[in-house]
Amino acid sequence: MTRGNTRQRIQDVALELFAEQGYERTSLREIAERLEVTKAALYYHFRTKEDIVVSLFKDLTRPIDELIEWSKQQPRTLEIKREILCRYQEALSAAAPLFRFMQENQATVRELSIGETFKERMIALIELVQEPGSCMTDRVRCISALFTMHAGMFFTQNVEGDPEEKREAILEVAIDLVTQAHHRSQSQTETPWARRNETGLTAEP
Amino acid sequence: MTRGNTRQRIQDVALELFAEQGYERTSLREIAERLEVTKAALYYHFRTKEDIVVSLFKDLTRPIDELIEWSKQQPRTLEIKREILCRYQEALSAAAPLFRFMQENQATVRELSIGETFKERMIALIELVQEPGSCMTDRVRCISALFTMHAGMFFTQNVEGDPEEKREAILEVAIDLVTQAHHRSQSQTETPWARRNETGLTAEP
Amino acid sequence: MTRGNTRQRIQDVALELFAEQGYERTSLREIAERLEVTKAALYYHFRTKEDIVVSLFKDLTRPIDELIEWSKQQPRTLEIKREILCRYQEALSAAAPLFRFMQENQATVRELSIGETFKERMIALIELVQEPGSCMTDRVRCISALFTMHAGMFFTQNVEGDPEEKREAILEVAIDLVTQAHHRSQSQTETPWARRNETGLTAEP
Amino acid sequence: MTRGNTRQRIQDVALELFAEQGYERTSLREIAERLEVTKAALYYHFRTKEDIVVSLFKDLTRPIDELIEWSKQQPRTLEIKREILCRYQEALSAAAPLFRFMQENQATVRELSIGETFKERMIALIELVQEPGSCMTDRVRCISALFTMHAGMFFTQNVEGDPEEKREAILEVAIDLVTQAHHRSQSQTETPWARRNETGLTAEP
DNA sequence: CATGAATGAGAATTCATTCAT
DNA sequence: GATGAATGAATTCTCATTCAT
Repeated sequence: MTRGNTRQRIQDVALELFAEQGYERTSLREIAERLEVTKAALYYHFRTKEDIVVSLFKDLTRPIDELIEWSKQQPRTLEIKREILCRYQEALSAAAPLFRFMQENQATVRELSIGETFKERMIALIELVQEPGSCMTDRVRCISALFTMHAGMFFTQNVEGDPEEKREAILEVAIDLVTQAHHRSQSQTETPWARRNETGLTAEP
Repeated sequence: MTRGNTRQRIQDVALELFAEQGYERTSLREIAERLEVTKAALYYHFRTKEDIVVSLFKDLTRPIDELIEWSKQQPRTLEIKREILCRYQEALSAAAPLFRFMQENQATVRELSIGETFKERMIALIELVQEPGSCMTDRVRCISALFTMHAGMFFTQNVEGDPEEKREAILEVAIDLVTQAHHRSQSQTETPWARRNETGLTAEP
Repeated sequence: MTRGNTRQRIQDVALELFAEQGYERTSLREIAERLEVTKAALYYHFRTKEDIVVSLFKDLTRPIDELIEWSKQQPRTLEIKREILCRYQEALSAAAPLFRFMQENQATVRELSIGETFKERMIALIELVQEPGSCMTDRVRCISALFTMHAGMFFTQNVEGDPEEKREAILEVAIDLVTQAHHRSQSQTETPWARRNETGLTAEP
Repeated sequence: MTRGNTRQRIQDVALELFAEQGYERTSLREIAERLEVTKAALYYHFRTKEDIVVSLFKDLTRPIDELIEWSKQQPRTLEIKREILCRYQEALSAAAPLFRFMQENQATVRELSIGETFKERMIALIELVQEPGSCMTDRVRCISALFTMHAGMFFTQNVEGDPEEKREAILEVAIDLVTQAHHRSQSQTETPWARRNETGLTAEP
């Protein structure tokens, strides 16, 4: 009758509700009702409630894993870093509801056998846009760049303006941050005496 | 024995558990057990579970409200913006567990009659460090500055290094971001021709 | 591949699991999984879960029915009684898992439309090794003889020693019990004056 | 209102229903309904369904533990063995419904974190009425003696006759069995040549 | 012969909450 | 101030069973 797409439909509705109300506030009854199936049907497709989240996570997280994998293969040039940020943004918006969910249900997700996995990914990415051995400030800059993109989810919903314009602005700021960190570290290594000079942003003429 | 401070103790333990496990995953039974009182005792001090959170929120959020109030009184100079960020960081670390809780339970908090309140505060602060009418990129920079501080909670726990050093680095990066936005807007208004020149980060040799 | 013997395989696996975990604790899903077929396949071969048990019962209980039938044809001599016990033991060990199941799931079996049937069989057998009108003690002896054999199932698994040796010992004790009952009843009938004298076991020097 | 006896009432009703229908076939709803309380009330008094059984078990099993303890202190004379059997019978009938339950739900009980405990107790008792190093047949006799008493539960319900008379008959048979084992072992040790002679039961004039 | 998909009924358990004492 | 006892409503999950294909 409904043909093999039920599993997919469960995932869709579940994600929608999880993102909207949170994981614990969303009951399987609710999901089932919205799908006009019985609770038991959900259990035909997923072993537990947690399993639904895990499946969502796996399905939608793949792009990021691929990005990490790809990045590891690349040289750590500024060009590549830019590309990483750009692709990360794409991955985030492709899976926007999931990431919104992940962000807004961290406490829950942390106990959900995928939490660590997500944090690990973030740390992996941070390290990939960061020069090894760079100073604390630059490490913060890189973290900040990634969080800026996450902030985008919030930003996109709560601040007025053209979405596309916002997207570009977010990317620009993130790239700025990583660029600064990149240059400072480069100069730090190659020409330490130039350091003060490069700090740039705070010391403007 | 424990005399009169029970209300306080409930708040402490509740916050601890809420921050650790999340709001919904923490039951009143758990709180009561850890305090070695009965659930009913909690109801002597708080009308509902939600009430506990609301009370925490009110107690610990005051500094931020005061900060907002104070900021509104001040001229929008760079100096003041710096001060705002600095004070915001202090407020955040003073109430670290609460903010960790707020951040990790957004989905829950959103339905909790205080959620909007929190978002509103964020938006108020963003506007206070932002020049009115500034371009999208600069708005993002300000948002990013605030989120950088939030990222600090994550950062503080998951990245190695001296806490004080981290704190300073975070503040530095946030100030950087706001400073950039500040200068660009100034120049944009006063000397539009200087704009390109000021962009700094994107204009690499 | 497995061709036609599926019904048999279901019975085997079901009995195995029922004996191991009990009837209610064993779900059809479990049986199906162990067989690597679907639950629905079970329903092709058996109308209900209960049906599986009933079929097992019927298949494996026949020897006992035959034994009862045969016994009824025989004269009630001591020789025959010995034979009955011996054959009963054989029947029990041939169907050991079933009887283990019956013994360990009596509460369940009782509601299963076969329970009474089993009890009836026991009573029938007891009567066949017992002299009609014998005294209470001798009736107990006969009951005890049969239960001794049942105890064998327990004994076999929880006490060390050579299985064959155990089997013989069990049979010996059972025969002893029935023999005593047999003789006492004989003498009771024929030479009542000898009774006290025969009590034997309780009369210590 | 109902005063502190609710816990007791739950145990009573639960045992009644467990003994009647079996553990798994008895739902907490049923117990609660019969008591005219809510299911949740049961959970106020017991942490789980299993806990109810465990509590029953503990409350009612104590006499047997005490019997075992006492027996260990005594010399292994025939007198003492008689006493053990006699007391065991008393313990059994005092806790008749529980033992009926244990016997009829062995498969269930086995997974219930008390199963082994029960078996261990049986084995302990068997060893206490048995001469160390006695032959297989005599070991069976002792096992049989204990099982005879268990059979009593069955016997009492399915065979006609005065209960008190039955009780005595059961005890007599059990004592007979242990007595035989006792004597045989004694003579075996002291006067091996007398062995045949002592077997008694099989060698009748 | 067998499966994939689904259901309806019911299970155990948990939770926030109440209230007489 | 606090407790012991209880409730009502919900939740996750499991199970035997069905049926079109």
